[in-house]
Amino acid sequence: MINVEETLRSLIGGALKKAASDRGVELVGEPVIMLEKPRREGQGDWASNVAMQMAKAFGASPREIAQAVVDRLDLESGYLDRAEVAGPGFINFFLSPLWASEVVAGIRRQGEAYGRCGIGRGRKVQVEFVSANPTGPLHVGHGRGAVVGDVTANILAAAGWEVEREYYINDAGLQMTLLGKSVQSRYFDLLGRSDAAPFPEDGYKGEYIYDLARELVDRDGDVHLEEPLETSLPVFQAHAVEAILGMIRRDLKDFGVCYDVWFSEKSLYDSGAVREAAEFLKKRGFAYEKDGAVWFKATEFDDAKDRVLFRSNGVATYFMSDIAYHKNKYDRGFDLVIDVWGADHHGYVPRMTAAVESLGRKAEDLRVLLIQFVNLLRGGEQVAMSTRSGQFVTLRDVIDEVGVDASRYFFVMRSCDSHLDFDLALAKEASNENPVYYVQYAHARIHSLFREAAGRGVALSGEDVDLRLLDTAEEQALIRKLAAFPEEVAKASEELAPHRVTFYLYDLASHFHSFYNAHRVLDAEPDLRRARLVLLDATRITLANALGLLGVQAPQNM
RNA sequence: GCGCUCGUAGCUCAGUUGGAUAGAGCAACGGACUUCUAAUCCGUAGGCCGCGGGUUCGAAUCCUGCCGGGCGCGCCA
Repeated sequence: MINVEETLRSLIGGALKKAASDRGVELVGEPVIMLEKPRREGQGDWASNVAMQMAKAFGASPREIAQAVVDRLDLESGYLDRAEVAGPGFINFFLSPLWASEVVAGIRRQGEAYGRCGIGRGRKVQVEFVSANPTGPLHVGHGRGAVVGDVTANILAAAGWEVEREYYINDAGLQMTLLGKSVQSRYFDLLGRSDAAPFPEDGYKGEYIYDLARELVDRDGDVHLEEPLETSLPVFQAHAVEAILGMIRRDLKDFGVCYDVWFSEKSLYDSGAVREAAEFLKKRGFAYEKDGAVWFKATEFDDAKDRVLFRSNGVATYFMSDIAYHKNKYDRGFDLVIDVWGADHHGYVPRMTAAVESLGRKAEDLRVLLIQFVNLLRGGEQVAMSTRSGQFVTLRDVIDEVGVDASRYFFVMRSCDSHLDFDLALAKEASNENPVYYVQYAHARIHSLFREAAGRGVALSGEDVDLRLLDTAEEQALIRKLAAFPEEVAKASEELAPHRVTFYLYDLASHFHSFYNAHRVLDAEPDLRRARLVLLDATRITLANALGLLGVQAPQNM
């Protein structure tokens, strides 16, 4: 399919140079030609402000230069209908019906591949997301991170990156001990010996801890009652981590999220990677000892203060293992590493970036997506959540109540750095306030129409169809929206902005519904009918591909 | 106190390398099915883009000072 932007750029560049030489103006270097999509109707399909930027070099008014460029445009290709000067000196370009028919035909040729592009150039990117401690079930906030990470990965893959998804398991450190002790205490409690193993301060109080203890009672009976607490602790801890991790995997899988790698923090210690990373930093002069602790020279980079790597008691900090982890990531050959974190960790970004630079990578080789909190509502009322008491709405609850499609859509609907109001009642209602159904309905409607067409013996064919018959305002607007999909994917991948896809989808569905209400398809004249069926097929493909990026079903009927 | 972040229509939000008259959805109001799915469409109304300065041909966008919300600031994770 033709690349409109490239074609336009070279057309404009040629005309601009001609205009310059005609006026005896010397251009310094290649002019950078900016193209954008005008927002308003009547301002063409593309616009360029090149005349305004050239005002100084030409010593002429922007409008004058714009006109000179327009007069020298080569319209031979046939894709460009006309160009006109507008406003303070914009040049508006109007694409031709020939271009529009090429778009539609191209989409059907590409099918599932439509929307993909090559800007990733096969580079390797890792997206690490969720990575919740295996100390309890995933809650709503994790759900948002899960979908944002998963959809971002989908988008990057569509943009030509080689993508790996990874879950980092924090299975080392104090929290694990605390988890084990919590289960241990509940175990003793269940067997009527709560006095022997008091519940730890700041222990995990959720009901699921009792469930885990009960499983051990069923499995091992009361044998652990007689053992010293230190002896049985690893048993409780191992069972808890294994069981909880299993639950997390199931929840994510049922949510449509699949990982390539589950990476254990503990393995970094076992393999000596933590020690090696520390040595690496010392050798490069980024680590030093003070007050009995080992410090990282974060201030060498762009962080406010130096950070502790090893406490004076010799124990590594979480930050230290994180450095080892990121070193491991880059050693695995990733060109770009993306971390998806909760927004409450934003203070951690400068030091992690500093660490990445100390490893010899550029700051841009790490991108952190900070996910703001989810405000859970039900029918406009805030749902009370308290981590302390162990009472919170789990991701599983949300999936069970709302369903996967609506949940996923709602979780990526907003930009990451915006708080998200998630109304459970709204998300599961087939309400007109619910954008998921609006978009899915568009897809189902097209399939319904195809079924009706088949029933009437009308075949969908790409042969001998004159797509230039699609000349109504609604058809042209729909085609332009279809044509924008690949660049939308490209932008979403560059900005790491998965929410863009939901906005695009809604817009596309809206253009389809408008067309559908304004025009008849099956009752049209045979030539027009064939053209419209082809247009709807292209729409169906684009809707399905975009929904696919979100991991949301594209139903054939509703 | 320092730092990050957000502040756009009544509500929820788009608007990212500075561009033309700031856009959607919902809510409100008024219309459209004997028809391929009305889970739809069409129209009306709704705005000191938090406030004040600055940068320039041009600012919701960049800089700066305030105001307000959220979050962070440990040899915790």
